[in-house]
Amino acid sequence: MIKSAETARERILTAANKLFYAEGIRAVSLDTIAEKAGITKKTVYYHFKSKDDLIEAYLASRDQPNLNQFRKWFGEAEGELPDKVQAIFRQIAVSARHPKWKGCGFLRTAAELANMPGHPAMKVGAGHKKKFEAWMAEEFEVAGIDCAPDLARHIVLLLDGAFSTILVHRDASYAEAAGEAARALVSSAVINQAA
Amino acid sequence: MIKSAETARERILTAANKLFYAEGIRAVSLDTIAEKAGITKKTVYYHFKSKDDLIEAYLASRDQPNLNQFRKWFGEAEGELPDKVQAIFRQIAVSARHPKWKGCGFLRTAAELANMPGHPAMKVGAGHKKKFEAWMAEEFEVAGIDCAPDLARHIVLLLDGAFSTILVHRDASYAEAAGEAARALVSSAVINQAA
DNA sequence: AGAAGTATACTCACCAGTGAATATACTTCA
DNA sequence: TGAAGTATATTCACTGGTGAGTATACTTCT
Repeated sequence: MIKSAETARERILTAANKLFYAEGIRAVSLDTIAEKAGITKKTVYYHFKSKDDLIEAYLASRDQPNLNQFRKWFGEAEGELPDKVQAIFRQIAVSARHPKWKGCGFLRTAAELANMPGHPAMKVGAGHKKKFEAWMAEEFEVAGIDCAPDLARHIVLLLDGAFSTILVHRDASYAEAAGEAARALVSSAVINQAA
Repeated sequence: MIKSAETARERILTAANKLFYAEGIRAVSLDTIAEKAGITKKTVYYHFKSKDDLIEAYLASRDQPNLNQFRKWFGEAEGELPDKVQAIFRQIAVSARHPKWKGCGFLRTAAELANMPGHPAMKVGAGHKKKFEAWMAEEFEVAGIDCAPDLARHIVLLLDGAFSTILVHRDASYAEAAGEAARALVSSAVINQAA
């Protein structure tokens, strides 16, 4: 029956999500994932062609949820455009203070797979980041800001910088610093627009 | 004899540098490193307590050379303070266009070891990044800029953001975008200082 | 001789992936 | 309708290979 098949596949994906994110791609074996999912490794191979295939599926499963999270933080924030952008960074700081936080799964996977630039998971990761950047650019465009794509890229750089530095220092306040910088850049763009 | 001991140790470290950077920490075995260094694995274990110990030594060996590289780029750049900061990002863009470029070794190692926050290599990596930040802050301080530490942190965020996004997209132009943002932040700080 | 350094040859655990068999449910046709 | 056949989903047990780390012995230099 289709229902139960999807349940098994989802259990694998859920286990992969937790383990890959918590421990890293290469640190986690399919045996471990299978065990956590409560099934046999062969079943993993029934649903996924290979470990690489599962890695790709893991990232793909995070694409929309992550983007929606950012959209929500941005959309629900009070204030003007700079405040709304800053809010994203503030929320990241909050998340990063949770003990289970281990950075951005996309970035960490990219770091681990840096020696395999053509890896399908890398494409998913790059696509995810591009979507975020495009969304930011669109928000800036709608707000009537000049050079919206440039500003969006600057925000992306601060965002990924925040993910990276927080991980290195285990200090979530870097997200707040990034939020200040982002706010300054957006504010300055808003002023230019008015001129 | 000390001389030959250091020679063997250095050969190990050289091999570890190349392989860890090119392939990643967990993707490279000590067998591979020993082979590349032209010695046996046992000799590796004579000079290094464990793989973790070698990972730490690998990062430690990159600390000063990397910092010196940044100092050189900054020091030799023409122009005012914003130009000098921007020059660092321009040079990173140049480096990142080389096919062997695989991001920042410190950041990638931190990503791989995210599940081991107390790992000695993580401390070395965090220390390295702190040194960069402190150096930047000092340069800003000397230039008489207000809130020099804050600005330095913003530059660090853009720098590590550049490393990360270039790696994800395989597009060195992100470094140039980061350089523009950095320039804008420094310029704006210089103006405030004048006021 | 003896200490430092290196090599041979090994252990034990784990890992990605597979072969063969089985259970379950859906389809087809007499 | 119900038996036979087929696709889906799953398990157990395994393989070839590699991983970190080690016991022991040989070499070389002082």
